[in-house]
Amino acid sequence: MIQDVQETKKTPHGPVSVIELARLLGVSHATVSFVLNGKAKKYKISDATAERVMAAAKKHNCIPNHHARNLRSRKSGVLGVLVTRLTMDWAETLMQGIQQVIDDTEYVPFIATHQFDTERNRKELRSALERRDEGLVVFPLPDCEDLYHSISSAGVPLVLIGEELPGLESISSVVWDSEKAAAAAVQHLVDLGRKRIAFLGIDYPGLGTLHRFKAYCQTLKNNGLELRQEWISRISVTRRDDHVTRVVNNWFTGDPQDAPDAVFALNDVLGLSLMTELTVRGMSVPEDVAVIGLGDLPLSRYPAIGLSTVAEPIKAMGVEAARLILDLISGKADLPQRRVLQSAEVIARSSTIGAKWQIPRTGLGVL
Amino acid sequence: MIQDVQETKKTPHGPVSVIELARLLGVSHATVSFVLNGKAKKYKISDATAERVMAAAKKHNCIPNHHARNLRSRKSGVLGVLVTRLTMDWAETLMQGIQQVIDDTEYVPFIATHQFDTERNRKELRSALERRDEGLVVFPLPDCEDLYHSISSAGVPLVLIGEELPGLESISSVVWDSEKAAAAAVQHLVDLGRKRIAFLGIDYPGLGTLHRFKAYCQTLKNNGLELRQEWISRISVTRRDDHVTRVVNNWFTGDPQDAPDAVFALNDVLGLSLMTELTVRGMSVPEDVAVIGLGDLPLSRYPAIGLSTVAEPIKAMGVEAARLILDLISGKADLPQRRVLQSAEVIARSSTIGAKWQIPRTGLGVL
DNA sequence: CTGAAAGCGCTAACAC
DNA sequence: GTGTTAGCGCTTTCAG
Repeated sequence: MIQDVQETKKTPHGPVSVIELARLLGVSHATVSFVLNGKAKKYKISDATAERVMAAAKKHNCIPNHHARNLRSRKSGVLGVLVTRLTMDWAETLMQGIQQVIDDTEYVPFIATHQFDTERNRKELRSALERRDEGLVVFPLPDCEDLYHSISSAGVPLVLIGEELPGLESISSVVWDSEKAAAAAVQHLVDLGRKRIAFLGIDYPGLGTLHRFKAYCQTLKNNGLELRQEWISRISVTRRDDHVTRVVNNWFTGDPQDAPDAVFALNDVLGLSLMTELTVRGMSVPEDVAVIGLGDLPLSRYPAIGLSTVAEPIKAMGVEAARLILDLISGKADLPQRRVLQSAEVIARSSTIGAKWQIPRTGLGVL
Repeated sequence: MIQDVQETKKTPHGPVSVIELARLLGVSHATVSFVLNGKAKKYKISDATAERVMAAAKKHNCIPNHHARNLRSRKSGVLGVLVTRLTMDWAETLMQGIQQVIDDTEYVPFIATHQFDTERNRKELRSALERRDEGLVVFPLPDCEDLYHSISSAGVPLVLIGEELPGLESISSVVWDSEKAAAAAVQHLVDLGRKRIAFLGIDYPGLGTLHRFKAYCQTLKNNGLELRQEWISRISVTRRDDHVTRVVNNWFTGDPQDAPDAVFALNDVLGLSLMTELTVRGMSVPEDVAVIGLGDLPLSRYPAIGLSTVAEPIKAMGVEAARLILDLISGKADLPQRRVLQSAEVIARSSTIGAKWQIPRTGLGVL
């Protein structure tokens, strides 16, 4: 008797399969499958049976095996999202956009990071292929072009996000037109009267990266300003020992008249690092050096930081990428598509205009 | 002729299955399977054949179907990681720890977020169950206790990370002993001569949260300080419209002699928000109000911010959680296990000691 | 050393 | 309306 009770209590023991549930109910497992997949109507299952199945599924904690389902139906229902890192809230913002779109669907995102590491990238992409992800949203890495092409030509919808790489023009992408943003940012420094404007970048060969640099050169030229090679510096994204410290030492050791009075940073991460380094050296921003970045990370908005920048429409990029992937999967779109988002308004904060910055009254919204 | 060439170029077209590869090579698909799974030796496959298979697999881009493999072998090779959000680098740091451990294994992490939303949490947990994740590392949410129990009793290794919930004592967990940290943090404020110390928390019913509050009360008591109800405030984690602004208005509107001269924030996120709000109100930290948090987020280290805090060993927690999950899966450990990490040293920064803070010379290390 | 064959749990035609 | 059945692509046992 006591044992019986224990048996009963142990009911939720290991996910019950569709087959077991069918046996429990005395119906065919096809019937259960139909009901569970919302195809009761289609296969003319009686309402009574359908409800009985649903109730039993809940009661016995029936959880269909995703792999079996996928194997048979040839749909995994997963969208791979492969980004660089989960830092600085970039991925979170992107995912908000992606989630917003796929919440109405059956798709689930699989988030992974490559950390700017080619090997990791290849490994993660391979995993995605093994999983038969139905679509991939990736921040592209050099030296993996072959893989992207083979994925794409294998018929797996692929969308490059955040950056583009030369040679991948035949692959869909969702990017921010950061060239205009870069031009606006540099012009902002010029308008502030800065004459010795330096460039802080990375050694990543992306098109966006290139365009931002081009806009920097062009804007200096348009304003008749000097373009000095020693004021153009790039940090390695792969070498873990390369830091902004090195660049700052180069720029600001020696004659102050030869040092930059403003820096255009390729992105906010670099801008933030730079501001930190300058602070550590006892220099004042923007008095000694004005700094502007690109991206408008949540961090940049902090009253204590106030990094001037241009907002990257990250969430909108997520939305676009998700929509594009969904269209690509459903066949509503045919590749390649290139969706370019605009945003070039300078957000002037204390790193360029100093105390004139009006700290917004609205909180950070985090928590 | 021309068509032939095109056919040849199209070779990488859709992942080649094990069966196709076997046909291409004129061997049995079992042989291919053995070689691909590194069991060539075990089944005495000739080296020549093994190499032939490996070469062909690479050449024809053979990618075994993960779902078929899982269905048959009953192992998914995925570890679910379900955290609140990807913000503030918490998840990234945790993942670094987890990756460090599982990089040597065949396991892959599946990262998902619940955003403090019960429904989302249930949905993500269900997905994990459908996927037959071999282990789950989750930041627990209230109102889902039933689910955690059923997962655990279904035999799926489950590890709670970051927090614990009453009623889940029978489930393994990896946590930081934040009670000691909280006591040290509050004592730091007391040692600085602060007398009117407020508490800023959240309405989450976690054990860690509770213990931090208890430590706050106890430390005030030990030092003979007043514990005022109106200086104890909690923000809702679920209501999106509740902000630190509300709390700050309550505390600092009215007689300054009745306002706190220091705040112990339950975590750095709250501490950071608080500092922002105070800055916006034109108040000085630490002159008017000293602030200390808990966690030591990367942000807190910023020279421009300098939030005093105690470091949460996030990466170590990831390492422990991953090890525990692996042990649980392999049967090397039997549940429940509770691993508690210690870290209670106060990191005094400008938010409590002001200009006396020595900004560390080492950079932020991000990029 | 290699091939044949039996499933893993599910979906979706097709019978009844 | 419901049950039967044939795979999805792989692993693994068992004969050869």
